[in-house]
Amino acid sequence: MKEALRDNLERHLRALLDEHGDDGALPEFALEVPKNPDHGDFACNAALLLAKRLGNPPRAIAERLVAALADAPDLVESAEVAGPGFVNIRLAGARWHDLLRRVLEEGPRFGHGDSHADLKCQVEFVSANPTGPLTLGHGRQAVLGDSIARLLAALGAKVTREYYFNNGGRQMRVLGESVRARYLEALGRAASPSVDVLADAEADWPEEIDGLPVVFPRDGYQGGYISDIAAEIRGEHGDDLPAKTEDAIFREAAEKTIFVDIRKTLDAMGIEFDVYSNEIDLYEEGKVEAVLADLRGCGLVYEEDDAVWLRATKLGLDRDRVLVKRTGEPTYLLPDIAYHREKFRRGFDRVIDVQGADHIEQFPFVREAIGALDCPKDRVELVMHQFVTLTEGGEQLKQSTRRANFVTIDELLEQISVDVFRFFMVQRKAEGHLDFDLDLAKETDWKKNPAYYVQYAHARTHGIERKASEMGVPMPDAQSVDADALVLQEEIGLLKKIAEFPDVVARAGESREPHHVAYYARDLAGLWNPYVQDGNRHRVLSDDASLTSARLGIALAVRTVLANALDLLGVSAPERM
RNA sequence: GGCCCGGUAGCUCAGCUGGAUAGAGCACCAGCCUCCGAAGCUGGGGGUCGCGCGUUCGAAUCGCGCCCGGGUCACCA
Repeated sequence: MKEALRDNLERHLRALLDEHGDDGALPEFALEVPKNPDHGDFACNAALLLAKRLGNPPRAIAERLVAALADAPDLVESAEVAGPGFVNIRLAGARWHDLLRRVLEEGPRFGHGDSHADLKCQVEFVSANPTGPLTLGHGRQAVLGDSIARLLAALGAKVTREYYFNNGGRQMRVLGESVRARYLEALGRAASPSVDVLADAEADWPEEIDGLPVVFPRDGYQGGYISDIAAEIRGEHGDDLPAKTEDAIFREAAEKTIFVDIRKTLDAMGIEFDVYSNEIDLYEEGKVEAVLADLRGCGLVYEEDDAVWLRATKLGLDRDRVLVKRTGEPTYLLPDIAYHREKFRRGFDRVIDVQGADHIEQFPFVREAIGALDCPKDRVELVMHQFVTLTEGGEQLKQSTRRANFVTIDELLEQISVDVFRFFMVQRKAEGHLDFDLDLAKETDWKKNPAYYVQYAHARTHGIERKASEMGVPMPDAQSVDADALVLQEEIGLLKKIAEFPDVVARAGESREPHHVAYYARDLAGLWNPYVQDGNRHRVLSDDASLTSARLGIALAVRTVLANALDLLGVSAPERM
């Protein structure tokens, strides 16, 4: 119906332009639902946009549009000029009838669109290296990336969720050395640096303590899980493993164990990846070497100070970057470029990288480098998100990854449900800091906790259906649903809100901003809960059969939309709570 | 210092490719109710949209300058 109205308006605007001998393009006018219901169902700003172009006052143009709209009485009930030149439009009666029928007909597909139909999209997210448990920041990224993937799928895309991790570089070596140190310490063959020394990067680092050597690396991983892994290795391989640094057994065991835990955590969050890829595979397949050769072929590579550099300044960036270190070991940038080129070779039309704010510096280098290698660089997008802080009892807990005092997702999920976790994590727009209010997350009062508030609104529709069933009242379906009896202001408000859902999904998906869906769901629940609660004035189940049927219809529509919205966020829609 | 993100009600935050009187939740105040599903409903107070200038019919939204907070500027990932 909105589409029909837009078509109609465009036709009139075309005629108006032709009349002025203007064969230019139609203006991109807005057709939006006004905040104030007195302003009608839709407001159009086309007259304001055309005032200068046509040399007429906006209100005069608006008058012409209003007159022209009279040609479609079954679509437009009334139209009037308002304010500086808006055209406020009220739709003709049968509109809500069609809406309810459509919602019930489309069910789980209601709200979905086709703007990404047939597009192969890859969403790369989490991508945490297996050096420790997933923390809050990863959790935000996991939920954000998964919701974006769900939105893209709802817009018709064929989506691949991918997790890429670095397992080849120095960081993994440090991890192995950390485990080895804990192993030797447990055997009494090495000494552990004191907590104070570990915590202070400036502190003097002892060579030995009480005659035992200190083997723990200066920048080692300090978390307690390192000792656990060391203990596992001891259980499996005994006490006689060589103390050599180069021994890969510690690194490999650590990677394997930690990765198993990461996957468990992902699973607990309800997140499933289609593809896991890693750095070492890229080396083994020769992709890294190949990309270096190709960059060299483009004249973008040079040697200096025994290192191999990318001439990024030639690509419009502010400095050059090292691709291969003096030690002969590549930096992360090189395999990253190789990886991103592979993404396009694998046939993706859109590549979306979800990354934390600490990684954004890297992105332009990767994008420009693959652009130079003839990849469509404008089809790589970066979705950046800021960090997460945790607030409990009014205290903000600082997250420090280096030190061992971070809060893990596992720890959080022991205290709150996944649904609450996920809802809270996508509530805020990604570019902003996220203050995770643990007190509110733990709140079980459905009225206060926004996640429960939405879920409860959904569960309520089932409660009403159960009650109807007890009373022997049938539920309407798409054929029988009839909105004519819905005349209360609250009911029209609900219908209007429901009608907005497809636009919300389209906008959230196209802008990669799932938080819009969370806000929308909260808003719809905020209309539905009071409506049901205020049963004295408008009970769903009454003696009036047609009114009851209409209200059951709206209950089903609310249920459908809430369920669809929650699904886009990966949050469950319970039938009872 | 350069670059990126943020600054909107007491708190946490929405606000679309500029639109009409800037919104929500929590907290606070007052009245009503105990109802299909549970401490609920209705109304109210509370704002220099960080500051200034500019762009125009119109700016929280766009541009420029500054202030404050966070991030980042490695041969770390």
